[in-house]
Amino acid sequence: MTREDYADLLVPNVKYDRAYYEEKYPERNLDEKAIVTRYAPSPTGFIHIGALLQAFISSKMANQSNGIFFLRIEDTDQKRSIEDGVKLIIEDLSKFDINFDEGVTIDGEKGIYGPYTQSERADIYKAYIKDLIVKDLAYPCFCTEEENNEAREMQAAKKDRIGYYGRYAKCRRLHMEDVIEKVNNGEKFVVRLKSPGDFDKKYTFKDEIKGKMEFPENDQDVIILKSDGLPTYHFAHAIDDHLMHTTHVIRGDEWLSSVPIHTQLFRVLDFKVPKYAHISPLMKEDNGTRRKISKRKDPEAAVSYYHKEGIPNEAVRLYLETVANSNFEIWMNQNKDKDVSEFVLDFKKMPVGGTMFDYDKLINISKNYISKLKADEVYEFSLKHAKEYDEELYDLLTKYKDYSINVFNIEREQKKPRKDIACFSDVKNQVWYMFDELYNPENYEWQSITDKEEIKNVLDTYLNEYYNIEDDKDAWFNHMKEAAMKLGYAGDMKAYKENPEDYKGSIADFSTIVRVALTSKSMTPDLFEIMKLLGKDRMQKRVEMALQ
RNA sequence: GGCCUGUUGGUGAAGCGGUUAACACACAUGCCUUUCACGCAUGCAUUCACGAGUUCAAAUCUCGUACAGGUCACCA
Repeated sequence: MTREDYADLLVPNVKYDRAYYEEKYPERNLDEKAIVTRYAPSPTGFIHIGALLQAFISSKMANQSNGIFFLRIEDTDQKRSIEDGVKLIIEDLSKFDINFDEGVTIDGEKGIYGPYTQSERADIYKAYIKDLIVKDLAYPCFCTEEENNEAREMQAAKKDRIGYYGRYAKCRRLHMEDVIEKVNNGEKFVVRLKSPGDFDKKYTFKDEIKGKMEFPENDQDVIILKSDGLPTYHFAHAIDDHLMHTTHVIRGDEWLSSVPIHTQLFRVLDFKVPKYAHISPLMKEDNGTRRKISKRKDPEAAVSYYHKEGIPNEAVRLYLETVANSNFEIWMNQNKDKDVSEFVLDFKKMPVGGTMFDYDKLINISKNYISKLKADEVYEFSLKHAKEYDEELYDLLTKYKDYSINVFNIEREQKKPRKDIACFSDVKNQVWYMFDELYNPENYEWQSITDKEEIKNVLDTYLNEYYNIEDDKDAWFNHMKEAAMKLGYAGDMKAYKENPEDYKGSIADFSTIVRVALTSKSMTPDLFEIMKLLGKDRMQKRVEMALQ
């Protein structure tokens, strides 16, 4: 039996040989500096903040170099794949403005390097597996899972290196006749790489992010084709990224230690080795130690968490950008007039160790972002958030649309806007007292003022004698002062500070009484604007409530 | 356990042989101000995990120790 026939027996029904595919997927005609990269998730569920970071970095690196960013679905583990997984990924990413030039789409795929879903590429992988077998660079292995587990335990007990290599690679030494017999008997097998590596030799390579790395050469005869006929990640990665002409493999740093396997595979297959960029994981502090943020334990790992909190997607994106390149913040401060898309991400400035996930900072970014929005934008965001999470607020915002926008406009469109909305789940807390339906104060923050008579006096005087609906802000404050002085308060802070004993209190105390009577809170945004929105009738009603 | 990587203020993080060790968040104080917030100003690492070495000079280079993370699947 020739090697060709032997390979055919092991990998039957291969339609085309590797030469066919090499020709079918030609080089991309792009600028030398263009980065071709991909986001290659398994459709196993919701998107995770770390995955979002990776997708964001990949997408930006490709875009800023006029390269290609494509989506490939790695569903070779069919047990873990879920229905709609792909749709979920595409939709989640597009909310963060991460879109693909090529690859899998909601209703199919685009691009000439497909199929972009690994389970649909079985024929392609087989062609290359067959080629390796013909060249004696790969071989079938009939070891069962139990046998492998036993071997591992034995190796562990002997404190030997774990794995399928060298003298432990027993199927490597199988004779062709034995293999043929086993196959003819219907025995299941996997295909392993016949690793040419030597563990005692060092292999060095340059990671775009981590710099120069040194590992022992790979000598593991890793599995490249599973018994179900689908390839393992390692093999699929080599074939796909070669055929799709990926220039940069950007992925999580859990892959770093597999690089020797991967580059060996590229060499054995006679492919050009791509560049690698391994992104450090997002960490979280947990009982004094840091660990990789986990989907299981940490609610903030799921991207849906930010949606629920009402942190704008754009803020999350900005935060991820500061994580990706910490000089981004400095750049942004120096280039306030420029669009953030002009910032150029640099692999060399990405963190090498794990990055602590800093929620406070995210909130700060969110707060700043929201403060720069126009009132009607804040309204739209709030409405959208409330629609999903707070029916009561949603109804009010809908019913009083213009009024609500005015409320959001208090101390907004100005040079130094207020920054008190950190996220949209916070909105109700910030504005409840502006809606009569929500206005049901449990306690009035009267501070040191306890005399109800005095409170009544202050409000009657101001509202009846000095309040004027026509007032602009200066006139309004003058009226406040006049009313205050009439009752023996100091209209001027300096005068009060010089001789406090001459007065009942200061204009600040006077304002506080008015403020608390109208809102129940001692801390609010600008009182003048609040009064303007409340109008005289509602003010009168609130004063009555306060005096009860 | 083997192999790899990392360790700079309360937090994130720059710096990569000679700097007053950036910057941001948080915190504190003061100013401004009718409150709060904003803004502004100031303070917050005599020191870069620890120990040794190389050097005129080390956070930066080398080695060791400790701690942390990653990885060792017919999962990606």
